[in-house]
Amino acid sequence: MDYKKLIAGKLSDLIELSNEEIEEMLEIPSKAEMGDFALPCFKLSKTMRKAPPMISDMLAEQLKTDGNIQKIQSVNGYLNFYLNKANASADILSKIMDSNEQYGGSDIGKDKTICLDYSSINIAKPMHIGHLSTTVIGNSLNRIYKHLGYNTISINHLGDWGTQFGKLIVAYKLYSSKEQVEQGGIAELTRIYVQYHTDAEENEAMDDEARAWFKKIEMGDKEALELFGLFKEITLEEVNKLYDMLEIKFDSYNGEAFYQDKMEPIIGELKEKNLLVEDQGAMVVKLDEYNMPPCMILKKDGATLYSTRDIAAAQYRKDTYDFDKCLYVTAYQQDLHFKQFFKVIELMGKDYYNDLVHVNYGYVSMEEGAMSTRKGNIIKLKDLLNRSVEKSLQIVNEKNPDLENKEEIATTVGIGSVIFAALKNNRIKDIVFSWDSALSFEGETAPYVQYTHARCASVLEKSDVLLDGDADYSTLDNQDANKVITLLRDFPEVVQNAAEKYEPSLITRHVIEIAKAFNKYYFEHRIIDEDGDEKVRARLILSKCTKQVIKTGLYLIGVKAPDKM
RNA sequence: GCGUCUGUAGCUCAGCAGGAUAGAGCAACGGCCUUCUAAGCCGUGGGCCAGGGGUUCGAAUCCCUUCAGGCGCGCCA
Repeated sequence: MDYKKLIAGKLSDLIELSNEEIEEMLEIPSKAEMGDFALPCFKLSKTMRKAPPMISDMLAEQLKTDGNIQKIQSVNGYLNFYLNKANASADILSKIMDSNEQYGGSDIGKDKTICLDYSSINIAKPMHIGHLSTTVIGNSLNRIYKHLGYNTISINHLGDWGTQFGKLIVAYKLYSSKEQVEQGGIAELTRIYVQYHTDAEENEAMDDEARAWFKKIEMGDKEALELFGLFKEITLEEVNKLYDMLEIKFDSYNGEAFYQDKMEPIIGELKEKNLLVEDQGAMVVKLDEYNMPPCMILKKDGATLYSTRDIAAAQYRKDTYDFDKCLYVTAYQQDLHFKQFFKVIELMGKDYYNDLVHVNYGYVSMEEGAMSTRKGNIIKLKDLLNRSVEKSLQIVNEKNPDLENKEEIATTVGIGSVIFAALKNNRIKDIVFSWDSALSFEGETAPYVQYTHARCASVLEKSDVLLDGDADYSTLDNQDANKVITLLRDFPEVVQNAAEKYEPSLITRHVIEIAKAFNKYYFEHRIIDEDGDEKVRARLILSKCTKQVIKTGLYLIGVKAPDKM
């Protein structure tokens, strides 16, 4: 039942506006006491040549209530509509019961493909809290779009190219060995990389040697490629453990190295279209007309750059996946870079430039300032996750010591809590990391929402009344239940909105609201009671639907919902 | 300097496709477990929505401007 359409239909005889225009004007009041829908009559006063309160009074008098709309009231120029709660509740809840985990989804993405470029880690470097945003935002958007019926391609655009790999080979030869590297993993690679930088400051010849080794990688030298492959393998093996913990998977790991042979045609095309010009020895695309600095394509020495690779990658993805949209989840420091390379693609006459989207986010810093792998002032993602799980286990032991699978639940809660916190605020906000807030499990956090989910599960398990059968929804005609139902009703719209704005936090926030409303309801009303199966059933259905929507909502942000905790 | 983002309660933030009395969480203080999970619920205090101007019946929300801060502005990614 689409109530906006229903109301618009009633109003269209009385107002000289189309049904669509009226639907646009209808809004959901800020407070439940003010009804379920409202029509502000201020805009109508010009054409109707009457004061807004007079218009709303008049409309309230002329409109008739019916089975769906219980009451229509005029308040200071607002026309408030109150739905028949029992009908509306039955309608909304049965819809959720029917669609189950599909609730909130749709098929608007049918036959459409979205590429998502996120996480995109660097080879030989540990994953730290600076990688958390791109990883969890990307994963969440991936799940959201799938839920909406899109075909998605998740891409980990590996940072696996550049002189740093020449440096790493030199460092490896000087300070390490195959055994040490295999044993120590990324930590060992980091150790020798840091050592290299310390020593290279005194010894310039080392950088020359590094450049030479990188050249060898480019030329396909056997030893160089072998070592390069080893570093890559070691990194991926370790990083995949983290992705497993987070339950994140990628469809493609094509990174910078993959595009080495795909840039030449792009450069040719740029030349052909007279976009490439020489400037101070380098080759660039001028963007003065668009109030931007030039986009560099080739360095003075003829080497390619980030932009060159990104243009080639965009073209490859278009050719391979024929995407309807391609999202890049990276920090806002790269705003200009993306604006530039999107513009270059437009100038090349490729109409898909409009489907490229930079999904940017704020950056994480330490209280002491920026993070740097080389300086060692980073917090590894592994450590953050482990500490969160550890603390979570401690709390389980305190609160629920008899619980089975304590470790498993602590893992779900601990990891969920990290992801949840990273997706709670608007993407664009900067974050100053602190252990205190990272390990906070109170208030608007994952454990709070997960706890509510477990509570629903517990009630459902405890009751003998089956969900199938007649239900008396009049028992839900109270403010607390209505609040929950309204939030459940709005969930699909929230998912849709999150997709349109590339903003998972909208879902996080909504799920918090649902949990709050249900906890309030739970405290004020008994669910399992002695007032007849039909009433109990209605309340159980409410619990079941709340559980389902929380579960789906959490899933969409990449968090699991335990049945017990 | 140019561009861009941010500025809302002590702290962290929501609200910013204009709408009714600006909301949460944390922190502080005070209540609620012999009944379905107290990782919960309720209450109290706390605001020149950075400043100024404009548009509008109506502005935290849109426009202009000032201030403060972050980020970016050719051979890194």
